[in-house]
Amino acid sequence: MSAEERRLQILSVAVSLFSQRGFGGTTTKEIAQAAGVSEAMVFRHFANKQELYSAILDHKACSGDAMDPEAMVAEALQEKDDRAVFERLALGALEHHECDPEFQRLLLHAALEGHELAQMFFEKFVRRVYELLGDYVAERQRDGAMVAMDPAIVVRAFIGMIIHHSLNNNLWDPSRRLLKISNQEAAKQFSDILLNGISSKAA
Amino acid sequence: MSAEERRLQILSVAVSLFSQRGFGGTTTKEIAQAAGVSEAMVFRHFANKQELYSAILDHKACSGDAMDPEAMVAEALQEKDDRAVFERLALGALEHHECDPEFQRLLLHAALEGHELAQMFFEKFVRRVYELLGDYVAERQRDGAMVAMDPAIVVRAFIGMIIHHSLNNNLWDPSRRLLKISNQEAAKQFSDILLNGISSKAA
DNA sequence: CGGCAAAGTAAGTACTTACTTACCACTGCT
DNA sequence: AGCAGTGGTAAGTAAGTACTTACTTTGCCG
Repeated sequence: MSAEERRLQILSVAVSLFSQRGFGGTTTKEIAQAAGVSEAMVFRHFANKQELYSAILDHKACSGDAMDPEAMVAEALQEKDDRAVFERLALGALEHHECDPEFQRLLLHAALEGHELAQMFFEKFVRRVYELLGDYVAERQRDGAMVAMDPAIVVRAFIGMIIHHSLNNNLWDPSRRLLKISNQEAAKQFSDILLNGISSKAA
Repeated sequence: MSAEERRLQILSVAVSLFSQRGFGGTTTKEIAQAAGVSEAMVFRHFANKQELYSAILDHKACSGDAMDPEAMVAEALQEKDDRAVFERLALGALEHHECDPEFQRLLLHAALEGHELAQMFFEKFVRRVYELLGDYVAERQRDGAMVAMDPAIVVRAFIGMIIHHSLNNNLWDPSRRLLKISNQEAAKQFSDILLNGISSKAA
């Protein structure tokens, strides 16, 4: 096995272990065993445990499989198709979290442990979504299509519904006992509630 | 210092440490030092680290300072005052999380680590809120005051806004750079969005 | 083939961890 | 005074922990 292959393999089993048990709860020995190599190999490829952890968060947050909200809704934004903007964003996030539940766990662990990369992710990704959506909402308010209120509140309410739903699905209630619903349906319903909630027609 | 006092003191410093660093990230030595006693004292009062952790979750989840959503909105439920029901619930939760941010962190750590008490809390507390609010929403739908849709979705959307807002305030964005807003204001705005969003007048 | 770098390991090291043991010091009671 | 019980500790122990070193295997190329 080539060095690069092994590096990626170790990274991938470490992702799974760290996401399950967190940084402090995972030992380098376990990682090595899960990868089927000796512990020394882990340290040949990563200077220390911290670096392995950082490499993971880095890989997860910056690699190609990260979602790009701007591209996802660019068209809908231009056409001012409110329903499409919110529904696509919601569906994109829900699908992403469903395909890669480890990411959410990893990010939560990192945030709780105060890892700088969690803050960085928030800064770079979440902030961008707030700006993107917030600007759009502000624009639609000026158009008279949405009632006047701090756009950040609207964004928080919407993101809240989605993130919390994902968190329920893959942390609190994975067996979906409280609410069993497809991502499509969820995206539609959440968007419905929000859009009705802030539509100027309702006021 | 009496045994009971010491026990509670150790418990209280352990709460703070566990909520900051999680179970695996906190050592019994640190706990002892923070409490100003020798490590042996920790083990005189708690059989082992696990038991200390469980005692904390137990204490937090079951002690008097836990919020009682039923009592909080009983009056509003009877009067079918939708705004009061949602706003009081929201404000109650937001205030509770603000006064005791350790609890949310502790609970998240527990959930991520798969501790049974996290599941128990979810089962006993969250489920009750879903039933309480869900039943109310169903009733108001039958009254024709709210549009027909799965009440669980409405509840999830609402809880999502609130929990996610709390999570932002005391985990992701404690300096409130994305959104700075009082709990009263937040409770009001979130309730506004939701109630407008599901009101039959808007449909 | 032979040589040799890269991939891999066994067996450490120094330190930390959860948890224990054996022993003190104070208090109140008779 | 003497004694018992309670709150407390210093100094362990055995099993991890992250990380290293010194060594062996493997595949590849002239």
